[in-house]
Amino acid sequence: MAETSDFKAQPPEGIDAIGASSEGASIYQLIREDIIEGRLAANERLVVTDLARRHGTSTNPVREALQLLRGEGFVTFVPNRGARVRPIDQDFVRDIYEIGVLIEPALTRWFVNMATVEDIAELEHIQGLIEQNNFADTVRHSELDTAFHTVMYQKHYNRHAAELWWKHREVLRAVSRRFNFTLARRAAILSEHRELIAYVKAGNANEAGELIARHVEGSGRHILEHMRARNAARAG
Amino acid sequence: MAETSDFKAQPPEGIDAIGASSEGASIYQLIREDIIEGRLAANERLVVTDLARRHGTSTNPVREALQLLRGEGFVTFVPNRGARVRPIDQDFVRDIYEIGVLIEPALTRWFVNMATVEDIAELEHIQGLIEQNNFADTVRHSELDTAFHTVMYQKHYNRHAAELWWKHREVLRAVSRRFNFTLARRAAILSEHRELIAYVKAGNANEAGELIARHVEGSGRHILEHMRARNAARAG
DNA sequence: ACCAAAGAAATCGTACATTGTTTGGCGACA
DNA sequence: TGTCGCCAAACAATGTACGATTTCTTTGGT
Repeated sequence: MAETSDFKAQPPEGIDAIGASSEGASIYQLIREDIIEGRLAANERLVVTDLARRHGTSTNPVREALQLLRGEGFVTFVPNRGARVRPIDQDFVRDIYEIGVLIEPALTRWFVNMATVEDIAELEHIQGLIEQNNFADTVRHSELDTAFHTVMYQKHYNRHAAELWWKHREVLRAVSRRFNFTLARRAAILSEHRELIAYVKAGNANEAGELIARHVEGSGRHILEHMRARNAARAG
Repeated sequence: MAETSDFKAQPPEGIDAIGASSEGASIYQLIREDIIEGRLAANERLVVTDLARRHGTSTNPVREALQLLRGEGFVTFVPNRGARVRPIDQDFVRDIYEIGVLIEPALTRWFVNMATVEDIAELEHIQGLIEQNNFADTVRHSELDTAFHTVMYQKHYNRHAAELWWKHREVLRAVSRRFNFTLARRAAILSEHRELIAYVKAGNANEAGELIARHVEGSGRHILEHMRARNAARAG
């Protein structure tokens, strides 16, 4: 149904990615990006008046955006002392990919049992684009990879789990954007995707689930290793 | 360390249950309670000026509280049309207990491997209070049961998972407050807790994990059945 | 009975007041 | 002279009030 070319990563349906205000690019999204992308340092103070000035608006939209971010866990508050950036550090990344290791296999098993021929065709199509791109454009790879998994999860009945996965995915995607894939990781991703498609075709839900667990685990470890390496480089 | 008597359910450390404002009982908490406890109907409009008047404050604190609740998933927003109560229906409950079934076993396995004699003593102590209470005071049972599981999860290194569990727990606790435990469920809870303690003592992490999966599953199904029964009674 | 336009109502952004926190300087004392 | 403590001024968070814009309702006309 979707055009073959545009695989802009999109959240599973029913999840509002809309910001608080009616503006095109809401303050919420801007601040959120700044946090996830690392442009705002860990534990940095988020002064309302500053942010308002910087984004050319008044304080109220900023205040509401910060509360929204707080609810999502990206910002911490201390009464009468304002907001700070919750650090997206190794612990943070480890926490969320470990949750992914627990949740994604369940989503995958359900998908395998419910997959239609169209679903499988779409998986193979995306996988074709991934292999065609072959990590030349890393951003594009990231989009395609996200789309691949979205196909599997977007129709799941547990909207909460799907939403959770998506939010975590967004963070991991932003963090890993700063790194390159190692050759080993590239090979693993491609082979695991192919293997997964085979399991889906065979209707082998359990094997697919276990494979996804390894897949997510490997992805998480890969990101963590990059973070460690960069931190070591910074310290040394 | 804690007094033996007061087992007010408290969140695992590091989780801020504080509202937006400095007030004792913040608007945030009040609205949140109203939603979880069912005093605000599903999909009901949340008009800012009304809420402000009702709680004797101005609109800004309410607006921020609503954004916070939105971030936590209790409220939905449509631009220029304001907020609505996200329905805490059967789907909602099923979604979050299913996530619990996936996450809690992992937390439990870790606990079993890390438990100290003090931890076990505390578990047994709480279990003693639970059996002593024997569901006479259902609210007290709920508090104790939550405390029981909090002992296991509060020290886990994955703060995200612990926080997620706590948030889900709060919702389930509020929902189940409206129902009574069936006799079958009471027996299951007591025996499963005892069995769990035995596994912890034996250091049998895998068995403990599988048991917790069944425990959470049973608890979720129990709540769902009550909800179905009540809805049927309403409809009929 | 349907449509349009006026009116009401609510959201969203702006400006301001109040209250609490932080900071820098000044003086007392060792 | 250096250090500690206090006080005041700057600063920022929180609460209040209001105007602008959008959406919903209702009424009047065809």
